[in-house]
Amino acid sequence: MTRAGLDRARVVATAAGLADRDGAAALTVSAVARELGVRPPSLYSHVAGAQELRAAVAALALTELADRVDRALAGLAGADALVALADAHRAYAAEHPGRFAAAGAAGAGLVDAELLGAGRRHADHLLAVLRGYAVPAGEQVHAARLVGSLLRGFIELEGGGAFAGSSPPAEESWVRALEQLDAVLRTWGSA
Amino acid sequence: MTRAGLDRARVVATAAGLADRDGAAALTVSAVARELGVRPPSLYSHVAGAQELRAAVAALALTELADRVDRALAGLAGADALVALADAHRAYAAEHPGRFAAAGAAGAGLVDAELLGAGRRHADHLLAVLRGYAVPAGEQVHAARLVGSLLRGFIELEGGGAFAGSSPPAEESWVRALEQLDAVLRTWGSA
DNA sequence: GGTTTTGCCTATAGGGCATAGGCAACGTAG
DNA sequence: CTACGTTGCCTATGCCCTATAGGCAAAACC
Repeated sequence: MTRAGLDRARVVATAAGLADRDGAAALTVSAVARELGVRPPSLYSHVAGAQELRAAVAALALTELADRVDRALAGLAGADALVALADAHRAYAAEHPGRFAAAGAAGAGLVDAELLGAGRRHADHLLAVLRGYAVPAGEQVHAARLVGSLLRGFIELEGGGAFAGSSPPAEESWVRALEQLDAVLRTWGSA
Repeated sequence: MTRAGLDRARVVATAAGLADRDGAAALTVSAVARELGVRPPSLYSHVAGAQELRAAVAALALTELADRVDRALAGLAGADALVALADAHRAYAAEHPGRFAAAGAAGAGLVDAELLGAGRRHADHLLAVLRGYAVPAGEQVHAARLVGSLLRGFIELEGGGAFAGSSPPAEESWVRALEQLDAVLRTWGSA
């Protein structure tokens, strides 16, 4: 029997692909093993278990997304940066629903160093965008939480099909939401 | 052997309590059976299966929450109504995290008549609150989606512990977010 | 080329989901 | 009040997923 040549990166990448294709709920050790043409116990030398596998996919997703946001924000400020950040998140969620769902559920399980690092990058991105607005220092955390909440809520609702049947397409609501968000940030503090 | 006296309502109520106590992930047919002092197969005459059980808990949660919002909104309009609606959601999520999580995940599984009815009530509540603002008719759907997204995102992030360690308490951010949301709705259209 | 390391295997145990079929506790009718 | 029919919870069973233990052979190293 020739070896399959597994390693942690390959296992996690396969898991991420499986989550995107079949849904985050289908992300199991057994399914990944099937996908790789290998028996389930073989994966336990590369990944500690189901929980760690999910955390690894979450970390991968957050890292990939942070990379995208890095590129998207380059050279932009103000409303342009806000829209770039937001669109990067929404596009990633649309392309990789399973990864994104895993990332969203992170924190509920294991929190390793990679996950924490990626989380920090995301927080930094948010604060960088806010720097393009005149939000008072003491209010920045509140503003960041507001932006994060809105993006997460909208993307999850859209992904869950909550806006699916309704008449005005979700895209339009997204543009409006970002316009309003921009207005909020522009006037924050000078109320 | 004396009978346990089960029925669908008791099963679903037990399931809801279990979800709140041990987390939505712990909501299994077996766990509910244990809780009721009964063997797992006994539940299948009252509930079709695990998926239907989760959907039933989601429907229960959405109905309970809609009842609360009904009471909270009575006699209020404008910012008062907005805050009442928002606080009712946040308080319910804090008191019943498992139920709330099940409600949020609904739509991913079965969608029965009860679930649809409860969903409609929630949409009506949102539109009722917007009626207290001068949002143009064509923009109401967008405004409703924005409000819904923000509430859901904030409550989920808070419940997931995203704001846990940070210095300004989540409560403060919540108040700020609702103030900004009120400002958005007041000026919507007259931009 | 022999030895050590490594990687994937089989075997096994436990738990959850779900269906099939049995038996006893209840409601009802004579 | 007894006999019957119905209903409710049971045991038995099979499948899938998780996880651990221990074996065997393919690489890697000297």
